[in-house]
Amino acid sequence: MLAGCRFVMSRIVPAFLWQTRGMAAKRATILDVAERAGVSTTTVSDALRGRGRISSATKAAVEQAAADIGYVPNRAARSLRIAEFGVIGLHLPETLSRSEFYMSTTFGVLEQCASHDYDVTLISSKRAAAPPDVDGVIVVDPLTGDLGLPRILELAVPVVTMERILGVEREAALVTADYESATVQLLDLLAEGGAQRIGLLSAIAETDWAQRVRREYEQWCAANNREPHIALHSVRASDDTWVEGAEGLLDVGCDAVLCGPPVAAHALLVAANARDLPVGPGLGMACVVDAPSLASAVPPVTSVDLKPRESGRASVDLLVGILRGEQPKDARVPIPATLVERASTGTA
Amino acid sequence: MLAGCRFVMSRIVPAFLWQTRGMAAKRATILDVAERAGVSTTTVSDALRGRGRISSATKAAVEQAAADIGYVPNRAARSLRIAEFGVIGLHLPETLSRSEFYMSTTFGVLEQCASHDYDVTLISSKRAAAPPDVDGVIVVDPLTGDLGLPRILELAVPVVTMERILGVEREAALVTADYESATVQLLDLLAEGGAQRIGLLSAIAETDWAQRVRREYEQWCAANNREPHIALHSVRASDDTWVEGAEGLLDVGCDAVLCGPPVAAHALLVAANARDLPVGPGLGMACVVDAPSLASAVPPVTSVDLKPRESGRASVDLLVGILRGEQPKDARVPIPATLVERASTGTA
DNA sequence: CTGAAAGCGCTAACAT
DNA sequence: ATGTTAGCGCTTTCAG
Repeated sequence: MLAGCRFVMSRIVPAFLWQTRGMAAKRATILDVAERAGVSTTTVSDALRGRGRISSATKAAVEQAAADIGYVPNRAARSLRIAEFGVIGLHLPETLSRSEFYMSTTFGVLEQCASHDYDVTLISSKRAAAPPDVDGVIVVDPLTGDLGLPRILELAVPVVTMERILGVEREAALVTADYESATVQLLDLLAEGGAQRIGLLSAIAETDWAQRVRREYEQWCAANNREPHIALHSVRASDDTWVEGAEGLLDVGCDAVLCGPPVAAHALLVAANARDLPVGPGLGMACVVDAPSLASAVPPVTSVDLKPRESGRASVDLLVGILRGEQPKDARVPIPATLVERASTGTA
Repeated sequence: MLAGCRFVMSRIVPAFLWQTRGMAAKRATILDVAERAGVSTTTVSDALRGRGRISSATKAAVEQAAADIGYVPNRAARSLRIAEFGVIGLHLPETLSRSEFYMSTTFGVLEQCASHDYDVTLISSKRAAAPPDVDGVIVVDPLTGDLGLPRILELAVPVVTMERILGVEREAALVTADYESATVQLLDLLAEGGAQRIGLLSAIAETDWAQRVRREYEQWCAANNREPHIALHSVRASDDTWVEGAEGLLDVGCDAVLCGPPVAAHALLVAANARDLPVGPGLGMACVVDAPSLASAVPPVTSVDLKPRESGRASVDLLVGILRGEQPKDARVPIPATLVERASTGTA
């Protein structure tokens, strides 16, 4: 019998999916459950959260009652009471140049947050008013000049970043892919393939990873007695700009090019094609950041899998640990990278 | 003088960004502001939200006091009180095959939510426990078989989708790109370029857009007395599978192929290249969904800009309107598409 | 093993 | 134009 209970929400589907309003239009509360189960609200709360002072009989009764009336806990009330939000903020860089990477990261974050029972709220750089209420923040790829970042760091909650934030002295906990080893592996591979003059087509120093790739490239050149040839552009620059950069490297006689972001690799393919340079045999190339479009390019481009999804998951684990009060023994979690050898290096 | 006020949070940066806990570790409350400004809490609330019953003098004083102690409203308390969350849920499909598209959509949603002062929470399909508390939901691209979708539709909040949800009789409000016109425009263009036998390489009927593209293709073939040649794969299928599909179409003598998702276009490029078929002159091709990698492919692939970012913004506007109680006069908002002609159709 | 009561921070109704 | 009061739904002492 359902008569006598105030709410039977779960079975009621609105006539149109858009015809409901307000906070779930008067949902069942813990009091409704308590009345239906004939116990107190405290008991309901304890039973539902499994705080073991409840007999299994009442626990079952409460759970039944809750299910009957489709009770869903009001998280706002819970948050207010326990002074935690159950929400992790995620800041994504607003550039499409590595979007598969960021998508993968996002799904990694989402997956792991779900398993820790956290929600994920996106943090916009251009939020005029108040920032969202979050227990902690994950910053995926802090672009220098992103005016939203300082505000995030002032949120006074723990922050985990996946790239060091440039121009900020205080460090956040860090989960970071191994760009250094990726760079060296690719350069070695290009050299193995017989390349004499290897150029670098990558992003300007607007992110930490770009700086690290460049530094590693220069060190490798020095260690191997090669002359460095570098063309850098913003990840926000146009395709044409990148193609020009690629042409510049070909002009100075590079017989191989290491690309940073995928956009650089595609630009190099365009430039090479325009000159009828056969990529692979005639022109070696590789790209630090892998992307699906590189796998299906012609020819497929050798790159490195930086494990974005795994990085996302690891960031959440690190952050959740911090939120639980565990002082991380190491606030830097490295994510190993895996070489993905394809035809463009002429060695596969 | 700051002495005498309980909180000066905004100036305090933790020694390490990860050394704070709990709900912003005792933030300033509305009461703190009230005491500092020498007014009541109601006055503070009204002043800060601009509910015009406050003299400009007190308003200024309150704002000053709030700024002094770094007051940030507690949204959980506010939500609890006003029975609204100020949060819109966003459901993204878990496939990388159109990730630029989804990224753009996401940023569109985020931008417009920010301007309406809503937060955006990602809704995971695999959330074990309770779904997040949201005022409304935007579903970007409902893949059939996504087990999270039914639960979302049961949330009893307004839903806006960007694709019709297959297998659900009740309709959500809908913002949708014009795939029909996109399909026809591209087919006409390929025919203009001299193509006689135009194949379709697209996604199986796991989304509404794929169905619509296919239907439109078949109608076009019928209207133009062409024999249809169709190869369909899941967007979750491997690159190799897609390449095989492309090869099949070439095997039956297609001299042009209309591709659905970008992954199909890349597969066709691979297949064409393996046979030394010059795309553009020898083999016409176009892709319904644009992506950066198509613009920088060799040759660049003609496609249609479906305005994902604009769609994202429009979804938010529609949803926010519904949340405000405005019954939408039309629950279907079409987003016009724009042809982007490139070399692959041999007509540019 | 369970209940009663207080209160998290905020806003809406009702005073003044 | 401003203050007082009650209470949103939940968890947490503290009492049984």
